[in-house]
Amino acid sequence: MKNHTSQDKGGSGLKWRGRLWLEGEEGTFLGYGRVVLLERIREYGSLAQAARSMEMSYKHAWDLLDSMNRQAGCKLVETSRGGKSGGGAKLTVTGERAIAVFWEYHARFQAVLQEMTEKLGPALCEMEKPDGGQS
Amino acid sequence: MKNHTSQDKGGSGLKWRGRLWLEGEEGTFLGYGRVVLLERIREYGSLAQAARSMEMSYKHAWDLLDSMNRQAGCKLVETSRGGKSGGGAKLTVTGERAIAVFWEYHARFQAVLQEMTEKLGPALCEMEKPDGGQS
DNA sequence: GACCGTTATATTTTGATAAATATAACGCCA
DNA sequence: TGGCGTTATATTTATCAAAATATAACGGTC
Repeated sequence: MKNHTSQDKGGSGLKWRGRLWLEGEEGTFLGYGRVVLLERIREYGSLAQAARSMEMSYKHAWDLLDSMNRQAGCKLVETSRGGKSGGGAKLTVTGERAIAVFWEYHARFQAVLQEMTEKLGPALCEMEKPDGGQS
Repeated sequence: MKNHTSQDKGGSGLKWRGRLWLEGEEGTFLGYGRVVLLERIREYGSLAQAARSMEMSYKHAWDLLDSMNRQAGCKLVETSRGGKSGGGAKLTVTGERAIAVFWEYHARFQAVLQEMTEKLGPALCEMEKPDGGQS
């Protein structure tokens, strides 16, 4: 039945792809990886566990979180040290909102890429034939 | 007169940014840097000069061009060695078309980002106030 | 045939970025 | 008090992509 959905690629074997991020004063504020990190923090309640689950160093995860917290003006994640479980990290309402906003725009973004791919012509190459040739 | 055009950023100080590329079988086929390289080749008629003008190593430029030529199925640039000027590189009709197609979609892409930024709410942070707090 | 500036290709070096490691502080609990 | 798992931070190490370097081939001109 001639696959009518999924990536048809317009017959050229090519498709448009892209990356999307929200830029703040010091560069990236929210991007794909950062949002996934926030989701993992929500899932595990721990920055260390979230980092491990993404096979990312704790330091890298901490730097990303620090960058987000600073640029947002308020914290996306509340952290605590010590205590019976050693400490933890918990998403704030702002953090939840950040995740939601990103995915919302990300979905629109992906839709545009899909649409662009569908509009893409059949192929870039054609005969080429540079005529007889002078000289 | 309250700047009404340019990047207002929706008052949040944030704006959506993105990268766009055309993906082929071996990854990127056409992206911003590759298209600029094609334009420089058209300008100079030489891959070496094009690379120098972008402060890019010749090898890197050659690799990019090779990747494009292979993935397109036909050449975007015709090269020649030796001769009075030592050789050269010249865009094919397909190469010209590739440049045009990329900028066409790139313009649409940038317009979408602009529109997304304009739609972006005023700020992610709000009171936050996590209420009285239990236990 | 020697020279020139180019394309073509391999190898070495560098530099930026992420990872790995180490250490300290925290605060509860046994 | 000592131990636990965490956050927080600095320092060292490893990785990998880009650059730099080197060399050859090409085909015209002189």
